[in-house]
Parts: sequence; C-alpha cells; structure tokens
Amino acid sequence: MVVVPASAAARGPEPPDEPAAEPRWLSTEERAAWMPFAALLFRLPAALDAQLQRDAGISHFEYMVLASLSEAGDRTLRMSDLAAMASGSLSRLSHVVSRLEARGWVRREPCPSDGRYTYAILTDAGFRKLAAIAPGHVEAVRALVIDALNARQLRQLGDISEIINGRL
Amino acid sequence: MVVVPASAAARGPEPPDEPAAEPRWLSTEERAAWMPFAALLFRLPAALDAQLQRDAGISHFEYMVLASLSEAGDRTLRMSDLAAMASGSLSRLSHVVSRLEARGWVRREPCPSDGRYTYAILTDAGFRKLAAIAPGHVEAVRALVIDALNARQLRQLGDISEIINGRL
DNA sequence: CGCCCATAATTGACAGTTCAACCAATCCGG
DNA sequence: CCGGATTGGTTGAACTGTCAATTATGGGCG
Repeated sequence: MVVVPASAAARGPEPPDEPAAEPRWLSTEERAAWMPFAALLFRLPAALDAQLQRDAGISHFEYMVLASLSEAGDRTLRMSDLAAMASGSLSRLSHVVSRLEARGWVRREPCPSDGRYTYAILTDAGFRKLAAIAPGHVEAVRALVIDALNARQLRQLGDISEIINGRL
Repeated sequence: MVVVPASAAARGPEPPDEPAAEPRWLSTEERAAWMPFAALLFRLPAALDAQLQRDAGISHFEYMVLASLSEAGDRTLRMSDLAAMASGSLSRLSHVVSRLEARGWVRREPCPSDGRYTYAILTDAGFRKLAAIAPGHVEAVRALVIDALNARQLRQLGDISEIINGRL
C-alpha cells in the first residue's frame, strides 16, 4: 500500500499560508513500518477468508457469527449484540443470518418479553458444522501468524493492536 | 474475532487416533494477542476506507491504483503489474479501471510492441485528484497508527508485518 | 389513554466483487 | 508456417454488502 504519491512528496512542504496546513508526510522509518503493515492489512484477511471459503464454503464473517453464537450461553444472542460481536452492521447480519437459516445452521426466534428483539440461535447442525471447521481455521491462524512469531513478538503484536484499537 | 468455539474447546484434546490430528487450540497468551489483532484486522481497513470514501468518494483500492500509477515512471503500468501492486485480481482491476476511466482519471492504451499488454495511464486530472486526496489519507494513517505508537513500537510493527508477509 | 419518538430488525434497490467463460495476441513444437 | 497451448485482459452473471426506507414494538409525557 502506498500513502504518499512519489511525485507529490518530491515537491516538498507547501508554503505556510496554505488553507489546509501542509501535510506531514511519512518519514523514511515511518514508511518502512507502514508499508509492510499496510500490505499485511490487505493480504492476511484475504488469506484467512480464502482458507475458510475453500475448506468450509463460508466467509470469515459467517464464521464469526457461528463462533460468537457458540460462545454465548445457550447458543443464543440478540441480533444487535451479535452484529457488534462480529463487527458488522445489523443490516449485513440480517442478510447473513437469513442465509445461515436457509442452510439450517441458525434459527430466529422473537424475544417473548420485548417484541423488538430477535434472538439468533445456533442449531445443533450449526454447532456441528462449526466444530468441523474450527480446527482448520485455528491451523491457518497458527501457520500464518502465531507460529511465525516468538513469544515476545506475539506479546508486542497484542499490545500494539490494543493501542490502535483504542483509536477506533 | 473468535477462533475457538468455547464449548468445543472445553472438551479438551481429542483421542489420539482421530483421522485428523487433534487441533492445537490457542493458549491463553496466544488468544490474548490474537483477539485484539484480529479485531484490528477488521476495523482498521474499514476505518481507512471510510475516511477515503467520505473525503474523496473513492475506495481504498481505487486509491491504491492511483497511487501506484503515480509512482511509476511516466505514470504508466501494465494492467497485470498494477493488479499485483494493488493486491487485487486482474478482473477486479479491469472493472475499477473502467470506472476510473469514466471519471477521467485513468486511460488505457494498448502496448505497441505486444498487443496482449494493456497500459493503464494516470491522466493529469487523475494526478491532481490524487494530490488533493493524499494529505487527508496520510493524516488518517498518522492519527490511527503512526502517531499512536512510539518509535520502538513502530519498528516492532514493521518487523512483525514483514515476518507474517513472508508466510503469504 | 393517545400520541410521538426511539430502538430493533427487515427489506429492496443499487454498487462492487468474484467467478467462470470468453477473446485476442504471442509463443513454440512439429 | 501452422495449430495448439499460454498469457493478458475483458465481460457478464451471480452473489454480497451497503444504504436508505419501512415496519413493528416499546417507552415516555401530556
């Protein structure tokens, strides 16, 4: 990934009376860190998605939905909570759950006490599917990330991720 | 993001005569690093995309296409090279370049010496557009990543990213 | 109570991506 | 040279995600 168009950067800082302050271009060290990280941001999700698609025929987002449900007590979550856990919009989740429902892995049920809420519930078939998929996914995560780093680097990565997450 | 479905993990390792070797679930420390990183992998690209979409009306991928062209000598690249630089499929690139062409920022030209190749060329209008967009994008990258970390962390992030990239 | 607003979720239309089929130019073995 | 294989690129259909509009329920206030 590229942040600074080369020829634009080559022109150097703008005159100080520009309407917008002159951009603070990245230094050499900053570029040296950002460029590989930016590439990673593209390629790693794509690689993980590809593994799930190939081995299980589902997207990473669908995996997250199933996994989130499996971790909830009685495998049930409200749609909005589920959307937050899977880091997606409610609309997207609604479409996805419709597809998962059609495949028999999830079912919907209205909340008896508050009719606005809808529960998404992981079926037994859905749980079995997830149990079949999970080992392969963990293997991929290990191969690409965990086992590629030593304990210290792994801790650094976790720390750095938490810092950046704090800015979102 | 969740890798291990809780109830499945709670069952412990499988008997050793399973057809597939029992999965090596993540340890507590590994999970502690992976979960925030996985969340980052979702949210950061979304945040960068949102900034470009809001401020410039283009996707991150389109930005990469324009930026890659701007860095090439005479602002020209073959379609396949451009696809590789932008980390996307040739098909996707072809559709995107069609759109950028319609907006007047890129034009196509067949290679005179080998008719199979197609050159994508950044127009002057495209270069101006990019120059207008870049500062805002750099600002976002700074705010979310670069300025959030100290020099040591930034170096660590770069190193770690290169290691993982090496596995893709 | 009755009205209005906020919230939860769904829906449909549209834009973008992927996938497979296709075309066109070059390379290369006979 | 000729014909198949290869490579670069495009296209269209099916699918997925996004956005805005819509429905439905519940809470609060006069």
